[in-house]
Parts: sequence; C-alpha cells; structure tokens
Amino acid sequence: MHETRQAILETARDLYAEEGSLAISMRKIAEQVGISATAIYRHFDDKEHLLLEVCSEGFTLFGASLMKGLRGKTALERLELTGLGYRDFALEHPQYYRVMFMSPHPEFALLQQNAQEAFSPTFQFIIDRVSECQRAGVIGGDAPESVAASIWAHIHGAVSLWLDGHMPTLATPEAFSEFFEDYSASYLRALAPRG
Amino acid sequence: MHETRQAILETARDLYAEEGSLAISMRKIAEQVGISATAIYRHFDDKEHLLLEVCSEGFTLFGASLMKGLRGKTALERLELTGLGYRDFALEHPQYYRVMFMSPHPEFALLQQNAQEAFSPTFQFIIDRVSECQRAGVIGGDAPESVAASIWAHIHGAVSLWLDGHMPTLATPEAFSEFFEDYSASYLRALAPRG
DNA sequence: GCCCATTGTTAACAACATAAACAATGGACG
DNA sequence: CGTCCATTGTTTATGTTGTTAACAATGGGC
Repeated sequence: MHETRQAILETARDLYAEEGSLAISMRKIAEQVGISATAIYRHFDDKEHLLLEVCSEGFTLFGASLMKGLRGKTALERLELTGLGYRDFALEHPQYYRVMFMSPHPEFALLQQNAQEAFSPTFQFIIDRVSECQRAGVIGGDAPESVAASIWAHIHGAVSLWLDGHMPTLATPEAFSEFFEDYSASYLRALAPRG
Repeated sequence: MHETRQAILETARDLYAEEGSLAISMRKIAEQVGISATAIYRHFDDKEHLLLEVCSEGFTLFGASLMKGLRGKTALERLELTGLGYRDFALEHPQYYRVMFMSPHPEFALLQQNAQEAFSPTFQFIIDRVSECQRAGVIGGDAPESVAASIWAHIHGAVSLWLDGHMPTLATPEAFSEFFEDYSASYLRALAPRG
C-alpha cells in the first residue's frame, strides 16, 4: 500500500546522496521508480515536503551519531566524543549535512524551519554534555547554552568550510579529521575554568 | 557601449540582494533592464558567469571590511578588529556572504572555485594578523596557517549558523553581535601562549 | 452490486536556461 | 562615399523544470 511511497523516498534519498539536490527532479525520481512524475503528488504535497521527509532520516542518523558520545567514561570524554560523532556524521553523510545545516536561500524555508525544530533536541544533548562537564569542573562556568552554541559554531564552521572545499590544504578526509581533533582539543582546553 | 552590461550587473546584484539567488532569473533581469532575456548572452557566457561577476564585487567589499582591522594599534587589536570586520561584512551583506561562503551543492561549481581563489589573498591577510600576534607573543606558537584556519572556522561557524536562523535565542543582529564579541574574546584568550 | 476513496494515467501550463537564425547599426578601411 | 563586419539586439524554438486538471482503473465497505 505504502510501498510506492517508500520507493519514492528511497529513490529520492539515493539520487540526493549520489548527485546532490540538483539531481532531485520529480521526473527523474518518477522514472527511476517506474511511475509518472505526477503520481508522486498522490503521496507528497510537493517537492519540498518530499525533501522534508528525506531529511528526517538524516536527523535520525545525526542523532545516532551524536549518541556515540555517551560511550565515553568521563564527562569531558563524552563531550569530546560527541564532537567527533558530529564530525563523523558530516563526513559520512555530507549530502544530509548540507540540506540540514547548509541549506541556503530562502527557497527552502520549510526545510530550514524543520531543521531548526529537529535540531533542538540534539542541541539539548550538547547542552547536557556541557553541563555535565561544568559539574565535573572541567569547563568554566558560563551559561551552558552559550558554551554549547560556541562549540556548535566551532564544529559547524570547520565542517562546513571543509565540505565546501574552502580548506584546500586539508584535501583528504583524513587530513581534515586530524586537524579537527587538534582544533577541538585546543578549544576544549580553552573552555577550561580559569585560574 | 558597456552600459547595458553594467545595467545587467546592477540589476542582477539588486535582485540578488533583495530576494536571494532564487530571484535571479535571466528573464527577470532582462525585463528590469528593458531587453530580451537572450540579449544577456551577448554580454555573459551564461548565468553562472554572470553571478560570478556579481560576486567579485562582493569580494571587493569583503576585503575592504577586513582591512578595517588595520586601524588597531596593537597586533592583538588588529586581529580582533579583523574578526569584527568579518562579522560586519556578513551582517551587512548577508546575500553576498551566502554566495561566497555558503554556496551549496555542486551546481555552482564555478562559483565555488572562484570563491576559493578570491579568498586566498584575504586568508593570507588573516595569517599575517596571526603571525604578527605570535611575534608579539600574545598568541601561541602553532603554525599560523593552522591557527588562522581555526579562527576562520570559528567565525564562519557562528556567522553562518546565525544567518541560517539556527540561533533562535539570538534573533536580532545586536544580540548576535554581542554574543560574537564575547565568543571571539574567549577564543582569543584560548589561543594565548600557555604557561 | 453500487459508491467512492485511492492511485495511477496523460495532457497542459507557466517558468526556466539556452541555442539558432535573423536584423539593425555603427565604425574601420578601401 | 561605400562596403564589410563585429556588435548588440530581436524573435523563435527546444528541452527542462514543478505542478494542476481531467480522466481511468481498481478494490474495499455498505
């Protein structure tokens, strides 16, 4: 019953992953699924709502990647691992990362709004990691929301610049990963309580 | 002679500034200029090359904004002011900032490549500010390129997240600006030489 | 056995980038 | 002055896009 719906979603996801959002046209999806382009509209309101559902899977993967941080033994380790989980998600699913956090132009207003809402629980997760570190005394005492926002900006900045090819000296994922780890470590040191 | 060419560029820039890249269609530009859509192709290879020229103006403005940093009296002050210049450019010309550093998807391959090339001198400018601080002993001794990349990632992260509306608690430009200053100051402190 | 929602179809529309063929125009050079 | 030709427009056409409208099959509920 919902199997064509599922097929549409999977095809859209694959096309997205392979060639970016440009490749996603209703006609291409339909052709690959084996139905007419207009049939898609029996299952989704429009293209934006289709992409929206494609993204929701991305948020699931993203959440799971961050959760890997909980394997750490100390509060600081858990925060560090959460950051690495973030990086891993971006490197393993760059297309998802793009729609979720680098969606440009207001043409995707709905996607952007959805990204905000879907992110808020994961942002809370980061705040929790920060609070935990503060209680353990390994991070200074600014408002945890503020610290979490800085950390996020820090990570997102590195990841998105790299994904957009703005770090030509760090071409390979390995080179970038190493840079990312040094960079995060030094930032965490910076957040340590003063004195 | 080149006046229609200039008119096209200006109209494209205005449309871009007003409504984002979605609003830029060859037909709309042409209509506003008062020529037919295909006439634009007498002056520009295609849409991408047109946008490319629109962007080059953005890079000029960007460079000028960073240069304001040189007004600082100490090395550290110049680095700080350069960061604020970066922020100001992003806040004052969010559309330019988007095409230049948040251009997504490989559909704008040419733009992206151009952005890399156009940025390299300004990146050198940031490296110079860092080296200067290192010589003055106010920043630690890692490779200046590395430190500059971190700083850039740091700034770009905050700016791009805010522009994409991912910081709903800092809705107004003023609120964000304040956050940005605290955030940069604490990061600069973090880069201070250890011991 | 009829009714009607579901799911598909084809045809059509408006907007898009862009190519091709053709017209005016204005300066360079004989 | 007259011819040539590059420049800069035009209209027309092609193929793509998202999306709507009108219509057909099909299968379960009363």
